Amino acid sequence: MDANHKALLRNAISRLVQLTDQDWELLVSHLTYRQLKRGEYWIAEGKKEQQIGFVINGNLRHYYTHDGEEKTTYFYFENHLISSYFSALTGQPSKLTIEALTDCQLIAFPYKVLVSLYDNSHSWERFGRKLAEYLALGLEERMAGLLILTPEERYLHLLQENKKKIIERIPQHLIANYLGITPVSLSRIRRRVSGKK
Amino acid sequence: MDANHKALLRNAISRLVQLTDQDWELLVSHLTYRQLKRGEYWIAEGKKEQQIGFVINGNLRHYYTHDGEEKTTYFYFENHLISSYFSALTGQPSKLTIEALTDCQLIAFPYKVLVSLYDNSHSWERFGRKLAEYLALGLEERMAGLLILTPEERYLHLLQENKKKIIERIPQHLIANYLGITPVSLSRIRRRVSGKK
DNA sequence: CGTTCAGTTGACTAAGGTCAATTCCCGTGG
DNA sequence: CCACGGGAATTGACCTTAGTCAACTGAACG
Repeated sequence: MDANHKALLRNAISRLVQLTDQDWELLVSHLTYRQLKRGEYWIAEGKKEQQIGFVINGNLRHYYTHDGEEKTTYFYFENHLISSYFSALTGQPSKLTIEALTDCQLIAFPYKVLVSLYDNSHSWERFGRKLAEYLALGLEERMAGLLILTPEERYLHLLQENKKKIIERIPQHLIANYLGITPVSLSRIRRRVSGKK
Repeated sequence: MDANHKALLRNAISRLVQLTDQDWELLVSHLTYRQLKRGEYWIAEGKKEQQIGFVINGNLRHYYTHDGEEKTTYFYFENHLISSYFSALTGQPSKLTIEALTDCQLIAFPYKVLVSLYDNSHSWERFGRKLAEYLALGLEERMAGLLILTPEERYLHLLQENKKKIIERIPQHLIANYLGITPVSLSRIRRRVSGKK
């Protein structure tokens, strides 16, 4: 395990909670280095493997499959944690798939290690709370966007400064999927908002 | 404060975490009894009042206002906690309104009391984690439903056993709003699925 | 150069939105 | 007991926007 990679993870965690060196040591021996080739899965639908991943670089998408159609709910970039959170929390098989869109480097650790950290340390328990709160805020925003905004408005939101990463780094047909529309419709929306005849 | 009401709250909390009597006492002195008349707000858009409520009886809706249109994201019934969670976590003014659909009885306590409990007790910190995890699971499900399912499929989901409460206790035009469609469209969907000409 | 795949465009369909009229339900007051 | 009023739900006519299917374009890569 590259020390720089570990430092990236520790730094990301410290944005949520201050860990003592002692707290950090509880986790560090369980970390493993992983690589995914483009197109490989971090977790596939129906599986129960409950590893948490931390993205060092690369990007991934998180999607559900329904009636043979894939519906993308999230994209992940470097410095983010990934997991089938629903599956880890409930112990049920994953209903979603996390797929590498590019080659990825990750750090992994088992969800059950995180649970044991919750038991052993108030600081880690706090990390768990902050992580779940962070997720809930993100989900609330995504949910409200789907309910309140039209597909066109959702597309315009992606153009705003803080969201540019998706527009810049994700192919358009996957952006359409994320917006809940077909690539054909996104193409028309783009023409509409560009003002061109 | 009615002892039965307090027992309801303690029981609801104990579904997430086991509290000692000592932990419970940290909260109990901060509890206040509240009533809302039908149509009154627990929290209104733009406000920052950060009280957590626990519904003893009655029901409420949780909605955003966008371009003068109200969009309902949730309904709450007895034995649930209500708050503008986003506002409490971020300290920003609430973007949503929680309105009593019927007369309601509630128990209230300030969000900042909960934060102090997090600091003082690992058990309360765990409660905070479990609460956020519970919320995240609910939000994930609602978000995925909006992305994956058609309005008609979403309506059919509400007819399933565990969701019946909404169909039985909420007027149809608000159900339509919750589904993201107009009352007119819901009426047509109902006719379609009933098979009647 | 072909092959391939993403993106665009056109023609047509399907489903929800809008507006307006009508019916249904229910409570209240004569 | 009945008539009336008001809000909820339904229905009809028409509009708007996304979906579908298919053809075409363009850039990337061998």
